[in-house]
Amino acid sequence: MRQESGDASLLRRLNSAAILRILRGGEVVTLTELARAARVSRPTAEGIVEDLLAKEWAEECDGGPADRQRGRPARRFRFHGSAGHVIGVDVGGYKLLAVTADLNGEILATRRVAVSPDMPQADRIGAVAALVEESVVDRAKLAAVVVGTTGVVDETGRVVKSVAIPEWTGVHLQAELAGLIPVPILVENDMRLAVLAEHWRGVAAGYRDVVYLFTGNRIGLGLLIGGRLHRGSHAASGEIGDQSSGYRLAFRNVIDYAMSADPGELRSPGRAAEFAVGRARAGDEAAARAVEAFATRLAEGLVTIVNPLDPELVVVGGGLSQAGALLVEPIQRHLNRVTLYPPEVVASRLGNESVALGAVRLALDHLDRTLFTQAL
Amino acid sequence: MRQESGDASLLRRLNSAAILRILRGGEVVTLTELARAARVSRPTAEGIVEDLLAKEWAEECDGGPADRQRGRPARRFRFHGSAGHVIGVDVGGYKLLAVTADLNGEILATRRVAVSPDMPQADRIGAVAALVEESVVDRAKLAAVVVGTTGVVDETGRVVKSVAIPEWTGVHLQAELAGLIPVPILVENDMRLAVLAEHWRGVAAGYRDVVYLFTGNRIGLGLLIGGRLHRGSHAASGEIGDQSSGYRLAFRNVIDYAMSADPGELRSPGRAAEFAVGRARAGDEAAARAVEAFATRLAEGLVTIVNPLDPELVVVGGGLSQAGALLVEPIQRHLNRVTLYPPEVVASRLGNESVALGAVRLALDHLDRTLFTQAL
DNA sequence: CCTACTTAAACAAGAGTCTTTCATATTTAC
DNA sequence: GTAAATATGAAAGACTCTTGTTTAAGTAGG
Repeated sequence: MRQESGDASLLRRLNSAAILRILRGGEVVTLTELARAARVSRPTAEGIVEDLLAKEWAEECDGGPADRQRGRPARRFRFHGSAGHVIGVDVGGYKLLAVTADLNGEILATRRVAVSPDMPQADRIGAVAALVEESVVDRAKLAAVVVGTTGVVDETGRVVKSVAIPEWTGVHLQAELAGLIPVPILVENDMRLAVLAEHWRGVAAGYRDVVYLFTGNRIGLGLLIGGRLHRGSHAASGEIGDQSSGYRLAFRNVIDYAMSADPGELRSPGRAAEFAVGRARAGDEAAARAVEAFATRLAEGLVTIVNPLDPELVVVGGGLSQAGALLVEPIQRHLNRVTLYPPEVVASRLGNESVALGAVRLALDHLDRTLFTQAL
Repeated sequence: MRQESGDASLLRRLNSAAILRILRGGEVVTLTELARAARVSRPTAEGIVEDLLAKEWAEECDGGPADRQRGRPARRFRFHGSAGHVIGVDVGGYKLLAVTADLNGEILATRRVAVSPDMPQADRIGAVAALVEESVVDRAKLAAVVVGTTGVVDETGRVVKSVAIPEWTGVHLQAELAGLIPVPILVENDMRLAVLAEHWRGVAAGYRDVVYLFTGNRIGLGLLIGGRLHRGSHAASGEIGDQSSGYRLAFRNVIDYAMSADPGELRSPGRAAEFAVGRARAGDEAAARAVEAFATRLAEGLVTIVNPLDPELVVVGGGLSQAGALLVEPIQRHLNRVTLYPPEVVASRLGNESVALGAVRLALDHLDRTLFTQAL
């Protein structure tokens, strides 16, 4: 339970947090603007900024000759984004992806490594650790690392269960990495990071209730409810791939199509779907029917969650989101037909970086909650 | 966006709110206990209690001879529950139910009126208004009225759509009642009030993620997510009765049984289910099978929401919840078999007062948010 | 080049709240 | 009756905020 009372210093913490939040927006601001935005007096804003400068969380910068007005020039400040950086990692079956960003969320680097789903556990951990090591810009300034992975991840950072990467089940990823790098490390389910990314820089920006449907080799859900990430009581929220037969059956159509159109090749469900999408794009009628049937099956599964939750938006992400309208339109049509209040359906535009990007966002959120709130 | 900064007076408001929240717990407390619990100094607690006494939100009371210890006796205080009262109303198809409670949540009176689903709109409004009028204890002390009704209720208090009471669609219940009674009036969907009641005084007390399944003549869901009531973007959360064929089909088994066992009578789905439950209790094998099939169908529908949401608890409420284990056990079995992390399944014990009770709780919550926070 | 104007910064004074500390009051236990 | 325990009440001191005044640093125009 949060402490709701406090002494005089609480006031300073509150006001500091308000100022900091404005700076975290990324703009260059003057003291007067800051004071007005935070609804405090100028001397107060000044004192707080002084503190932040001393802590090196803010920096003074000249506004450039562009915004010279009459009168004495204002001192200008901004969040000291380069004071630190974070690393967001996406651990997938076939690839590892690390995105390094500064505290303003500016991407500094992106690294990708190909791996195999049946890689031994120790090797995969080693590969993740090596990728993180490579991505470090400055050891002293690394502030947090967030790793997104498939499967159920408990609050201690253990992968309790992973269907997509069987070898991965049981690994205590947080502990493994914490031994190597002395910064806060968080492990989170990849679906949830993806929906976070969409809410940050994707198609879900500004929405509060969002259902994120991942479609690739597997099917998964990520839920944003009331503007907050939903984790569930066992952090198992969104685990629908295994049992829920509707989603599994969805692939049947595209697999059948791929088998009949190109019997020579054996494809995973995701590859079969990609194949069918490609052919449909090229004008193949049978492929188009198979993709439409696939999309409709997905939509039928979505109805059971859309009706109870009543979200504003459904985001289709994952490898198959590049199918775009081919996938989105049949889903939208079905929801329009069947649900009382159909949400908008859109395809993700973040591509395959969404999980790593969401990991960066979670790292920044974590810093906001801990460092920037408790240490004021 | 909430204001996160403030001047010195904010501190007092914060601390007052902390003290008030403790008093709202209902206990009789001394100043020292209050100061310790709210983590403020004794003089601060004293000053705040003085304010609250002046506003008549708190009252001094002697502790009785029971708790005489050594030392100078402490002054004792409690929330002034009788300073006001609220009314919670359940508008159903067949009955209206009003519960009057004081600000401590103590029930003062309960009133019930039988109505008919095809009652004209105006008559029903009149009946609700009359029931509220009757339930008023002291006009000057009535603090809020909350009405729970079936159907989709928008944020202005209009019944946008009601399936169970067709005549009810489109009525602006909030406006109709606001003209009659000069206190805050809120209208809310009945499922959501029911889950609120379970969380307050029912089987869901202490849980944060709860799925409430209403079973009676209709099927509905109420969701508590992260300790908060989920409304959805169109306030349509939980509207699954119409289209979601799984739930509709659930009644098929009990209706078939009722038709075959007692062909003379035509029963609504809910009555058929009640009939089957009664016979199953009496030892009828066919009835038991029908009820079990009914429960399993419900569970199959629940799976599609339990898997994505990962709740801790499923509460079965509504008229059929009196079936108890007959309904709960097959549902629990099915969820255990099919879901990764099966939630606990329990039957409501609040009976048919849960909606009105939840309405009382919402009224009290509303007062906490408005009066007791903004007017400090 | 100098003056007037505009805007920001720096400083000082005053008010509100909280905490700590000390003296006083009231009751029980022995 | 005295000592111990607990509560009350008042005073002093610290922290933060706000308002108001003065000083500083530029631009605009003659």
